[in-house]
Amino acid sequence: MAITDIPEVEAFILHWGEMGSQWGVNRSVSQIHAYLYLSDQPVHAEEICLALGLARSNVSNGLKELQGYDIIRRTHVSGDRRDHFVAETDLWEMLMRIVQHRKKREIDPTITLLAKLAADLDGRNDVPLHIRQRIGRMHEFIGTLSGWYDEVQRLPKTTLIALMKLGGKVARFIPGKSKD
Amino acid sequence: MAITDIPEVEAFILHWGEMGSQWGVNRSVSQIHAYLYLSDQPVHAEEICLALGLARSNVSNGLKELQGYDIIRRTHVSGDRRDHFVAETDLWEMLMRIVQHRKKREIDPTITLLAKLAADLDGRNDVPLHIRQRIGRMHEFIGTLSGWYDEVQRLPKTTLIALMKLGGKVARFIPGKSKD
DNA sequence: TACTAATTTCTGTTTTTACTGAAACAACAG
DNA sequence: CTGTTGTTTCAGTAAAAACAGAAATTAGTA
Repeated sequence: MAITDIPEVEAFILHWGEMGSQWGVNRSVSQIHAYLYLSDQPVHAEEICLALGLARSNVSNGLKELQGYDIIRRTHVSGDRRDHFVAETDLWEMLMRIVQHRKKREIDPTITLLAKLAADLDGRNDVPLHIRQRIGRMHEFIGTLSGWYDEVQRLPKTTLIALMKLGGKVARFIPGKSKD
Repeated sequence: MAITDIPEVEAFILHWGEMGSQWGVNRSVSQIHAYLYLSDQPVHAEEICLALGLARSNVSNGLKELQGYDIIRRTHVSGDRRDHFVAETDLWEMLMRIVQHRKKREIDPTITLLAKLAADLDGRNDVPLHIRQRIGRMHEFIGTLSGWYDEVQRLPKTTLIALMKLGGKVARFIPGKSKD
């Protein structure tokens, strides 16, 4: 019996696919990811095709993309020539890698562009001040967020989890803030 | 002279549009937002059509969606019957509202589903243990993240900015962590 | 109230993206 | 080296999303 025969598994995979597509990830890609996440044994492409009803080529491309995100990896099963795949099951690790990938792909180029625009506009009195300011502020804002993430992302996972558990209480450590 | 005649403005708007579409936001919607962000006067729909070369209906729907995100608002200009729009220019505020909106729309329903699946699977010995565990862990993980965000989001903006500036140094406040 | 301006909704078209199946390619076994 | 199995690339097709323009509706004005 395939795990996709379990209604809850099917529901999970379908929802994960929908979820992905709302965030700009191809539906098949997210479904493949969900399937691998729920598999405890290495899985080969053909099995995914069968389980999700996708074409082999589609699965091939999906697997490639997920490897690009670094949230699944290829493994070998002895006595089997086919590539097999397993998903990262540590969810914290998974999230960090996804964020890392998308930051690199989308945020970093945005910062680069904003830096260029801000530089070009600097001192350009033929351009309205408010425009120069707003592009400048956007640049600064995204740059700050990005820098913050780079730092936080380097902290040990245990520290991050501890910070997370702290929730709003971190505010206590800001000078001049009450411990509410 | 329209602001879109400024090459840097044009570049900003186009990039913002691309950016949006990579995150599941309609390109026109993001472009409209970018245009409003760079405008310091309230703007009416027709002006947007002209500036961005979009159909009136498209702009109408885009404006509706941006209002749903609560990052633009309608205003009235005396002596003009048309609706005018202005964007939130506080970027921190803007970000929080976007996150809030998407969390409500996508994350919260996911948690609801995961809770249901986890409950259904609880004690179901006909379902492999690792599947029950992984769905359970996903539920817990997203729930924790979500709860963390709910708390942090309530902190005053100044506190958030201060925390952000602290960067990786927040780790100092975690018991048992060195201040690296 | 009747008229006009402004906005939204609806329907069909265009564009984009996703997907399939076949062909090309690569890896391996005998 | 040659046949076989597995994977990727590619070109065409299908599906989905975005968009435009017209029609319908709403809101404001005289």
